[in-house]
Amino acid sequence: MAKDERAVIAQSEDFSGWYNDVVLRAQLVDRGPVKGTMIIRPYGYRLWELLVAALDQRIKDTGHENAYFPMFIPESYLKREAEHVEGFAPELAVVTHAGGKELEEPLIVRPTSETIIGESMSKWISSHRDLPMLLNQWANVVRWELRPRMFLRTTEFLWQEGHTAHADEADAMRETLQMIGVYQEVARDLAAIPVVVGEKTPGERFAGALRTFTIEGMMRDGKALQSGTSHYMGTNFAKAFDIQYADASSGGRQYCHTTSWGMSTRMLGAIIMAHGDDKGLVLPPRLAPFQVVIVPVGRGDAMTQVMAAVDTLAAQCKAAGVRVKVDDRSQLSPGFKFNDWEMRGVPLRIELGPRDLEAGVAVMARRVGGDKETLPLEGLAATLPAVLEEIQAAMLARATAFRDENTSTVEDWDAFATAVATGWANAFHCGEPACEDDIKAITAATPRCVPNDAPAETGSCVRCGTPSAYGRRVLFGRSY
RNA sequence: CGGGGUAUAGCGCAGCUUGGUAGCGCGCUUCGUUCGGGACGAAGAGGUCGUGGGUUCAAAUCCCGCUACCCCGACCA
Repeated sequence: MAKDERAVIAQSEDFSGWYNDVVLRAQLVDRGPVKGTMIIRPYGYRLWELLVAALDQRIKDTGHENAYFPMFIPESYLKREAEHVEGFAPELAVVTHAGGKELEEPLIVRPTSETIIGESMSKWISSHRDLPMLLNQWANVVRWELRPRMFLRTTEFLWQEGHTAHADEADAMRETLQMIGVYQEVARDLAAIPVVVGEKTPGERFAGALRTFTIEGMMRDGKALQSGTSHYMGTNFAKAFDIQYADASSGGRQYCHTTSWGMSTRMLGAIIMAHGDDKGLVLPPRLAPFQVVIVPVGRGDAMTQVMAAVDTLAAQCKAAGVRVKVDDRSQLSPGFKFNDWEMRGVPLRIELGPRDLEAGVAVMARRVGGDKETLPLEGLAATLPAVLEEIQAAMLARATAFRDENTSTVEDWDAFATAVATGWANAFHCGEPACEDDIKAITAATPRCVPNDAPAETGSCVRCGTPSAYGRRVLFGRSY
């Protein structure tokens, strides 16, 4: 990398510029051939796989089963739920020709799968004994957004989408809240992002949902990123797709209450932007493709012994359950490798050279915080899991402190405007869409959610002064 | 769709004002010296200057059209 290019990262005041530079140069992705698409490189995909493995396990632990539904959805399916099609129509990719001729009915490349899964559910559900039906699918979806952004809003993205059907509202709402809770835990425990859980205001709801819950993470520039959502659909989709069951007591046919919930590759964008610094990525150890990188140092005859020691150490790391990478690229200098792995966010680096070997030590450097430490080589590998866990905890603590420092509870408009210029504000709001638009036009801030854990309070709207609509404060912030 | 940019080697750019047949850095190849914070020297390879037309003896450069991409909005996981 050219020195002048390095300066771009180091001196970048514009977070957007930093983000794209780092995401591309850290070998996570390349740009795809179609605008807004991305090619995920092996290093980036390892990160995704670790997130997938953990999330998939939690989805299974909560009683869901994986299934797979078609990518192509008949246009007529989407049209059955009025709000749903209205919400998605502008961003649909439509297949009109196939097999060398024009299709009788256009096919939609799925933007989400409520409709095609609803169609199956209507066939699979007939009795209360079939409920709840708890499905999940890992898939790619396509939304032709106007302004794509690497990881955050790509034209095509990977996600899991859960779709469930329940006998009544209470059970469906329990499910909706349970799954947003799972997302909160994944964000907190794996990604080290202390997200705020809450309900979207009507204007920000999913198309076709009665209630939408979200997790909102704060990025390093103070903006919010919606990182997962869970929706309660009521009987909207059940009515559109005739998902009914025979009631236990009366035997009469009742409409199911359905939910859907999803977390996507956007979560990787959240990790990058919530923890990154001017040197590049900072990855939480639990999700880092490589938790430890070992850089051999030195040259000549001494390298035979150094490499032998490095291989031994690497084997010990693996035995200790640590994901380790030996950087044995011969044509690169140690200094280059140090910077390279720092840009890629590896939590721990171990340097090992002839000097160390003679003294029976190794040099360990943390990606964030602390100077280099010289530690005894003997037994070093066994101590690493604890160090990595310590780093994981420190990252969550740092992100939590950052979020709290940049979140204010405000009573008046001036304080509100000041707060959302750099972070978040908890404020009363009237709930009127026109007032939301007004606030957005002036400050660029939007209601992120009504936090679930906000205490019950009433007051007057921070903008227009009319009584608050939600019985508690609303979280506002600028967002991606 | 509105506002602002850009298009020249794999990547990042200069050259254009004032036309003369293309250059720099990184990367790549070879050799040698290096290697504990982004190594150095020497020698190489690599470009129909986004595209279509026009002016001219001559166009990367001047004129007209087109296209693509990037950034800021609107849309959005």
